Amino acid sequence: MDRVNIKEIDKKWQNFWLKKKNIFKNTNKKKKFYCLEMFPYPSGNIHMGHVRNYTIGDVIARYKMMNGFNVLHPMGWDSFGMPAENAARENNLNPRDWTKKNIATMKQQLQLLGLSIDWDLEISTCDEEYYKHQQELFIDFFKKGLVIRKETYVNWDPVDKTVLANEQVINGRGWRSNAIVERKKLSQWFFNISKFSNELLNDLENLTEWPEKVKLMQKNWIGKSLGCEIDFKISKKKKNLKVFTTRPDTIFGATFLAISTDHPFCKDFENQPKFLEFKKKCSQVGTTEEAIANAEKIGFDTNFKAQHPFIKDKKIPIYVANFILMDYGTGAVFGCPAHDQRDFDFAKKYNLEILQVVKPIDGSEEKITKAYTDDGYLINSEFLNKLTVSEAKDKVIKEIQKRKIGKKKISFRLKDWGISRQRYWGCPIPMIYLKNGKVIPVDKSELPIKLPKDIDLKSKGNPLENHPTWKKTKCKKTGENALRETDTLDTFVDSSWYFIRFCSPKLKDKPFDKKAFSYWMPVDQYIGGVEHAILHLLYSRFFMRAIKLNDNKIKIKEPFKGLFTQGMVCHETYKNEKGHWLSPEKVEKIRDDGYRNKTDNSKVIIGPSEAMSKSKKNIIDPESMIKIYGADAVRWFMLSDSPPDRDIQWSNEGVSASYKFVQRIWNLNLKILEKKDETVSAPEEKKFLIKFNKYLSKISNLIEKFHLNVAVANIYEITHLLEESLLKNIGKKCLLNTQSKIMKIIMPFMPHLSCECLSKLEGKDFYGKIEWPKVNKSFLTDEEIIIVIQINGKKRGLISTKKDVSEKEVLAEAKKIENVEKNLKDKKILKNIFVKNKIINFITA
RNA sequence: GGGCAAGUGGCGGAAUUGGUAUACGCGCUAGUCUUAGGAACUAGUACCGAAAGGUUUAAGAGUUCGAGUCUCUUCUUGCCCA
Repeated sequence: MDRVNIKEIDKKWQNFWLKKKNIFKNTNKKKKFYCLEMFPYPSGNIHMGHVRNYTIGDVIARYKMMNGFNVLHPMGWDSFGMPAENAARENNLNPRDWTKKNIATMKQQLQLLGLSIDWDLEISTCDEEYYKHQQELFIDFFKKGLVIRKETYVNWDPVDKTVLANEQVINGRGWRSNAIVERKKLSQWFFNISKFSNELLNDLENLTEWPEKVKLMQKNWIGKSLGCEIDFKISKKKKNLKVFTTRPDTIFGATFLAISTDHPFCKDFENQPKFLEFKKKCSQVGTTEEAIANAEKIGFDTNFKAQHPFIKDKKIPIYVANFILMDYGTGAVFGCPAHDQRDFDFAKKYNLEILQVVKPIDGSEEKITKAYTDDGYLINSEFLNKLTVSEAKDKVIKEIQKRKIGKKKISFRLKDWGISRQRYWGCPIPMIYLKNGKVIPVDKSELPIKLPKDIDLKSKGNPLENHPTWKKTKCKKTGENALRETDTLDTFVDSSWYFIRFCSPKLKDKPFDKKAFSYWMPVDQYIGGVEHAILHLLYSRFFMRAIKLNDNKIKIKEPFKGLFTQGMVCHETYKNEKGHWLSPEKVEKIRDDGYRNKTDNSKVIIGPSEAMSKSKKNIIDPESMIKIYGADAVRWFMLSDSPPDRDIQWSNEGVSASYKFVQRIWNLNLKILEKKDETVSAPEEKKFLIKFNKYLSKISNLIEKFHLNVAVANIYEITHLLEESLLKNIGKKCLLNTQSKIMKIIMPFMPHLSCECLSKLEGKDFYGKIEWPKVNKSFLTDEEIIIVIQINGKKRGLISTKKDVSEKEVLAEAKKIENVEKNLKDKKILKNIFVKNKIINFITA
């Protein structure tokens, strides 16, 4: 058996593609296809997740190129962010140097995969050439009122003197400092994403090429809810208290009011030590909805009473409660303990009245032991009695509006996007603070506002704030002294428009070229992990709308026409007997004897297969796999077995099977070249071509539908077909021709092997564009088909016949089959079901 | 707690519109070749059964000539939200 030198062909074709990139470019101006995979964070090395993501993308990109599309397939680096700053601090480097080094390593690693990426378009978000335009967009958005400054609560780490993201708060403590995190009010910059709440929600239905799952997640995230505001009269107070509720139908069950600690109403208690103590206790709970929901419900009795709007003489107490958020609704709710679990917990604790007003559709008025939140009929509710929940909602809102004590209101869960970060390694926010307190954007001619290079990362707090001179500047217009904003932008901003920059990545004076934009956008196929289903994708959708608002000539609203979310790469987990994680390279499989530790032969405990992660040490390094098996085998394995949208399990057996297949194709190619031309049987050749064309059409279809694992299975079958036909009377010309087509079919999957085999078939190195083979329709119709014979729905035999044979003929033929005859004996045939070219089913008594 | 998705051999998984369930790959078994095999090739491999034959798509029901696929109930797992 001959073997192809994978190292040689990988190198040969990768060099060729880097030099002759024009083979990836198509002059067809009409049929464009923008194929984009989520760009990586340059953390140091590529991991298997990248390999999977970019392999899937490469299959699509190459397939589209071969089908005559003008394909844009770029790559870049999401290169701002915390890890660089942390690594730099630990190793006494500049984040820029650390990032540059990582990019170089990872670029070289990506190139080992033989991707059809146009590296001329490479961008990096930490380059001044990139963030300069981002600053321009920021100023544009500011001028359009899409950037706002407001005070908000944040997770504040009092030791590191920085704001933490929710995921950086672990059990109420800072992930690095371990200090108890405080809720602190800070003035921050926001993108006014909530302006588009309705639009972002409604336009989801136009995204027909997005997974339903992702659309649903976005829908829930935006969280539109219909409710109403109700004014409550307060005893001894002139001003009413406005509450928001999504359950106005339960108004007769209201037994208290609850307000947020930040509600203006609380100003009156700010001088009471008891209240201040209570407020402090509340501030120690995190800012996530989950943290607030799980925290123990606590309250502060204001001793004020509110008048129930529908029940005369009913006065209900007003509490300040820790589970009410100021930025949702009006920061005040009425508590209906019988039908809301939080209210129920609260009422139990403070011994408040629990009054049932909804009864289950089938149930009775049993004593309530937890909140009942399902549908039912209203009771104890005067004019709402006997109505269903939704009927009661409508009626009570109408009544409230009629009595002018409130109004219908739509509320969204989506909040404005806080973009200020007290970090160094991010895009500086191009704003300045004047002496008179005004905050204005810098003049566009001063862009980019560059990050200083001489930075002290060792001291606490924001490095830009601590820098001796950087923040001191002058207003360009007036010349007066001013201070720069020292916060930088959230890195999600960087990735919210990079796909636009790719359309004209070298353009100097503007973020993007409108012509290039309108030609390439939207991205036809976007591919990445489902973990970005909400934030990144929602932010990008916001950016497109903001850009459209800024320039009314732009017509596109949605950045990503097609979205595909691939699954994770998993591997078995290993532990030693002490419970410490072991990496796969330390573990050896022993025949019939389980697994052993290679170094000391100790026992290894096998855990479940989980997503590869550093903490569990179940990581397989792509570069070393490529070294052993070659790029094609690694790519092929990534695409085999599991559907791309599901998790895949990495296994040595799997990748070595792929390697064997690479060699098998290589040998098949040689065998065909060596085959001597013998007698040709025309019918056999025709049969062979019919089968081939069927596979070809099937595989094309499967790639279009992202069923790449099934496409792989069919490629296995198609090579079996060719191997078998070597033994049949099929002409060499036909075999060579078919093999050449098969090599084109595998090109998107295993481009190195494909090109090498094609070069052998052609007798010279293969230069130039390669087209996807066309289905020869004259070979697509089968002459022979198989009809299934059933008796009472059970398979009893098969007939092979010509297409479109009549029922009568099939019937006669079927009865001749021994097994059918035997089973029909002594039985009366009541009727038979006949489906042309498919089935005949005898129904007997 | 709510929403969504999914349950098919020892494993990953196939199955256009309801029409041959278990394609393809792994693993396993036997054999051939070889100094050797973690190479290659050949044959077999859902389950029960010696065979004839029967039974199988989480469990149960329903619709249908016919259900992995459609409907309902239950169970389990995963994801998102709380």
